[in-house]
This record gives sequence, structure tokens and C-alpha cells, in this order.
Amino acid sequence: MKRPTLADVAAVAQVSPKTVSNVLRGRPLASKATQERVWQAVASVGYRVNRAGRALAGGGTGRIAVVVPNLHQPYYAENAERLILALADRGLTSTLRIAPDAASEREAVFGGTTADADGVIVLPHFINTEVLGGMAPDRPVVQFGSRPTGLLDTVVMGEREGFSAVTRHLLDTGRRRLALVWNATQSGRPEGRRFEGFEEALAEYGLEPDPALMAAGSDWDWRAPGFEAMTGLLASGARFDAVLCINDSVAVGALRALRVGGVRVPDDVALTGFDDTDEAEFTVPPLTTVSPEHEAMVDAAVRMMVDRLGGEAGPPRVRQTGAHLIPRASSGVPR
Amino acid sequence: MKRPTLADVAAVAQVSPKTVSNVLRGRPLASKATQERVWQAVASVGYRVNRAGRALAGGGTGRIAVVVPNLHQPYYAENAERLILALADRGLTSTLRIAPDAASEREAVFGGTTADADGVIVLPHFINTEVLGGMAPDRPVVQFGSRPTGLLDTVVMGEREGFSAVTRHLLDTGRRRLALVWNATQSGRPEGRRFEGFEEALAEYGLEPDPALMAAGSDWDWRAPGFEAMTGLLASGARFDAVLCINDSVAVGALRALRVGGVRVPDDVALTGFDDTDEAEFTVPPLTTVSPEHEAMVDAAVRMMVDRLGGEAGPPRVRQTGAHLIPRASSGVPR
DNA sequence: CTTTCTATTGACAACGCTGAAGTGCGTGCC
DNA sequence: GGCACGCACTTCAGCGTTGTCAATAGAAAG
Repeated sequence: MKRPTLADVAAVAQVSPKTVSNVLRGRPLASKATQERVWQAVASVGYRVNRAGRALAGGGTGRIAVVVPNLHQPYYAENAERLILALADRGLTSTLRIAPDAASEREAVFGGTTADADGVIVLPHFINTEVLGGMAPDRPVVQFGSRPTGLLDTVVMGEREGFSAVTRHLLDTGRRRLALVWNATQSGRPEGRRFEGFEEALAEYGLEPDPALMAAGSDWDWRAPGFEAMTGLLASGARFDAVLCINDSVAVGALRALRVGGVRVPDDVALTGFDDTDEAEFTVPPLTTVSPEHEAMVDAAVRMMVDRLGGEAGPPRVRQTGAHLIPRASSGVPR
Repeated sequence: MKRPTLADVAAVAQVSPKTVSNVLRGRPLASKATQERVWQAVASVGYRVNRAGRALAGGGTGRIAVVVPNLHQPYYAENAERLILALADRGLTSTLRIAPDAASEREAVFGGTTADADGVIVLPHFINTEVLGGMAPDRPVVQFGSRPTGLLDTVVMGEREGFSAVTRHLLDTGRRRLALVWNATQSGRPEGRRFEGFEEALAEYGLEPDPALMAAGSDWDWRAPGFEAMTGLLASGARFDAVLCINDSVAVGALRALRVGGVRVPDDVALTGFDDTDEAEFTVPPLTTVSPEHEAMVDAAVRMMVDRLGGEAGPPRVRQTGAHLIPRASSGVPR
């Protein structure tokens, strides 16, 4: 009736509970024969570990916290899903935490609200070197995306390569006046690896970014800010024949603004996003975007986590994945 | 250095650990004065309960599992977010589980994979009376959306009212040949409360559903099936002046198919969705949809959960919320 | 001035598991 | 033959919390 415990398994296998525990944890202490017997006993009584007991005794919780700022942005939802499923493949359960502001993000990474997890994978929105303030967490933390701080294991996408690829793509197809819809930054101007990729590609054509063609949405990467920024750019009277958005959601907002403004995509203006979220495939017209190689990123993040849980020491590592262009109709050649 | 325990609080407050526990759980056993003292001690040592200890001792985990089939569909991601945040408001932590198939959904509801939760809120994709097979779970389970089985507490949206409202809206604005893009059903024909709403509204105009104007996507409510179903309908040569989709994602897929087919929305054909997901606001043209009153649904679900956790007994309840039309350009009057 | 309550608090033994520290017993070595 | 050693396992105590039941004190009752 009651859920079976280690002791029940032990009784059946004719060994001590501790031995059962050792076998379950994969410790190479027991003989082959004993291991065999234990596993059979486990199966026969239908044993499943009691995580509370294990956690209390110091054996860890077997749980990884996945921390995102929200789930309504496809970028976060889709990556959270990929991470959770990948962790499950490795036998790790996960618990998702939504940290909508800087304080809760920090809390989630450094303990408080995720005390019941052995490790944390965070898709940060606020974290930066300043926020961390030199603190190092007391358990494995992997940062997924965003700028490395040097304090956490981090997986970064090929932001620079990816963005220079879209930029080149637009230049190659004859666009010359490239506008940017960015998210707000401290400095008030676009910055970061993606922007570097942009400059890099322009330079190859002997061009430079034009400040008059840059629009920043709010700090939050999302559709409405993209819409507003684009609307503002249109109202400014600036002339451009392509718009590069910092990500897909912003592009979806921008697309609508272009439509409202009577601008045809791609005939009058080409439009591109970044991230390869599902929504990009079904916009009208479908959105050209950059794939950050989701599989590779998730794989790298999970692998780093598993290694650290396995006791691997050493300074924070940074793994970089590639990025490739996904050309679609939104950046098609004008008729 | 170490995380403070009940004993530490007890020492400061000059009472036994058990009394501290009682105060923390809100038991009305201790005197006012003692309660006061305990709370101050808690604050002064910065105590936070150790959930593993509590769970082991039988005090519950204070955790609610939110179960969804996936996170890449906005409907699930957005509602999971709302639920998680609403639970947090009530002081309940949550753990999100992805159950992509019938077996894991069942497992999640009946224990196995969510043994570490005091209760479960499930946004089902597979659950039906048959799958449950008369089983009653041994802890509070609230079903969010989908068809009630009579076995679980359930929150349902105003599906019938909502769908009859969109239907009437289309009829009121002069549309007469209404097509349906549905998800696959056992019977192969559209069914369910939404369909009833459709029939009901048609009947008011002396009309009947036309089988030639019905298209079913795959079982999965998602964009690609919507695209395929719509493409098929267009290829069939059927003539229609409006398309009602079972939900927003399907509508997004259908919109693209219409566009590819050279059909103008809303000039040639009006298009509608259901669910009021974020994506509906930013399609081109923006999508007319039905809001299931998210706040009310989430509120009802959380409230039922809290009541059950509080020990409320009785047979499964069903709470129904309303639904209202959100008219947008996709169902505008043709010029 | 006992006796019986009532209100408040405490002692104790779990809960299921794991780290640390053994216990035997057979081997290999000089 | 004596001794150290390694192997295969076990014993023990305790992780932080809670339910059960006992204990204490003071008040009310007789």
C-alpha cells in the first residue's frame, strides 16, 4: 500500500539499505552479483527514490532549476522547453522558475527561491557583471545566452557571425540603407556582439551604420516595443530599404508597423529577425531570421551542467555555438 | 554560515522547535505573545523552511505541479505563466512538468513524476474520461480547460458562448458561407462545446453547418496543421466568405495558407481564432479572437486548488467562466 | 485547599536517505 | 606464520521537520 522504501528493497535483495543506496547511485562498490540482485529487487517492489529523504540526507535533490524572465515570449518558452526535455533525457528533473525582475532573477541564481535544486540554468534578462557584483554561486550555474560575465559558465550563440550573416545577405541582395530596430541599452545606442556583426558586414561594403536609421524599443524584447520603435522610425521620415531587428518578436511588431504605414515587405523594405522562433515561420510574409543552433546550445548547456554536477572544477567556461541564416520571403528580392 | 534551522529560531525565541513549527504553520495553539516572539526570531536569524525536511516529516511540499503538453504553443506557455505567477501570489511554489504524450500526462497527474508536489494543475491535451478510467487521484488535481470528465475539479472557459459570439459576429457583418478549421476528433467531424456554439448561432439565422466547408488539421492544435487544413480546403474548390478556426495558432497557420492562395483577408474572407493569445494581436491583419477571460480562469483554478489543499472535501466541481469577442481587422467588413 | 479543567508548551520518535566509520574475510608478501 | 591490505558489505547517527502524546501552569470549580 505504502510507497516502498530502500529498506523494502533491501529486504528483498538480502542486503543492507545502504548497499541498495550505493547501487542506485551507481557507486562501484558492490559486486556485480549484488548489483544484479538489487536491481531486480528494485523492479519487483516498484521502488522509486524519495527525493525529500535524499535531499535531507545530503545526497542532492536531482533537480535543476530553469530560470526564465517569463514564458510569454517565445524565445524563453521555446528554449525552456528544449532545456527541460534535454535535462529529462539525462535523467534530471527540472523545476521552472519565472523571475520577472532583477531581484528575483538574482535570488533564483543565488539560492533563496531555488534552494531545492542542485543546479541552475538561467536564461538571463538582467544579469550582468555589475548585478553579480563578483559573487560566485555555491553550486553549478549555467548561463544560457546573453553576454558572458566571466563569473558563470555560459553558452553563447554566434551573435556576431549570425548578425553579420543577415547583414551581408541584405547587402548582397542589393539593399543599401539598412535600419536597425534594437532594444534599449545603457548607452542609448545599439551595442553588443550583434551590433558588432552588423558593423563588420557593413565595413566590408565600405559602409557605416547610420544613426538616423536606428530605433530603440523599450528594454524589453517584445512585439509592442518593436511596433512602437518602427512606427517612430517611419514617422521620422528617414528613408531605408531594409530593417534588421534584434530578434524575431521585435520583428513581428515592426512588421505590423510597416504594414500599418503602408510599406510593403519585401517590395519596399526587407525585414529580418533573429533567434529562429516558431512564430517567424508563419508571419506574412515569412520572416528571414538567424538560427542560433538551438540543439547545440541546449546540448552544451546540459553537458556543462552535468559535468559540473559530476564534480568538475575549474574557472567558468564559455562555449560558443554557431549561427546560420534562414532566408525567407521577408527579405526577398523586390520585383 | 549554515542555513538556520528551526532549532536556531527556537533558541532565539526561547521556545521549543515544535512551537516554532506550529507558529509557522499558522496553528492557533500558541499565545499571541509567543507568536510575536517567534516571528521576530525568524526574521532575526533569517530563517527559511527546509522543504525537504518538511516533506519528509509529512508536512507536504508546498509545491504545486503545473503540467502542460509543451511550451512552444503560446496557449500553454501563456497560461502556465499566469498560473505560476498566481500560485506564487498565494505563497505556493510551482514546478512545471512537460508531458508530451498520453502516458506521461497520466503519470504526471497520478503521481509518479510529480510525487514531489502537493497538488497538480493540468492543462490537458489527452485526458478524457476514458484515459482516466475511473481513477481518482490521491491529492488535489485541477484540470484547466478542455472537457470536464466528472472525475477532476475543472475550470472550463465559455466555449459555447464564445464560439457562438464569433459566429454571430460574422453573420452580423454579412458573411454567410462559414468554413471551419478544426482539430481532428475521434468522429472525424467537428464536435465539442465550441461546435455547439457554432451550430447554435447558425440556427438563429436559419442556417446549418456545411460539411463541405469543414477542414480538420492533425490532432495537434498548432500552426502547421492549420496551414495544411486551410490549403486543403482551398484546393477543394469550396467557396466561403469566412473561416472560423478552433484556436489562434490554427488561425495563424490558416492565415498564411490564405495568403499563399492569394485570398485577401478580410476583403475576400474573414478569419477568426480563439483563445486570445498574444500572437493574435500582431498578425497581419490582426486576428479577431475570443478571450476566455484568462484572469477569471486562473483565479478559479488557483482558488479551487487552495480550497482543496485546505482540506475541502466533496465531489469534483466544475467552474465555468465567461468569454467575450475581441473583434479585430481580420473579420472587418469588406470594402 | 484540593480537584478538575483549559491553555500552552515540550519531549520524543519517526519520515527515507546518505556520509563516515566500521566489520569480517580472503590475499599477497616477506 | 604473521601482518598489512583491499574488497564487499554493514552499522550508526543524523539531516530538518512534524504528529502524537505527555507535561506544566494557572484558573475555575467544589
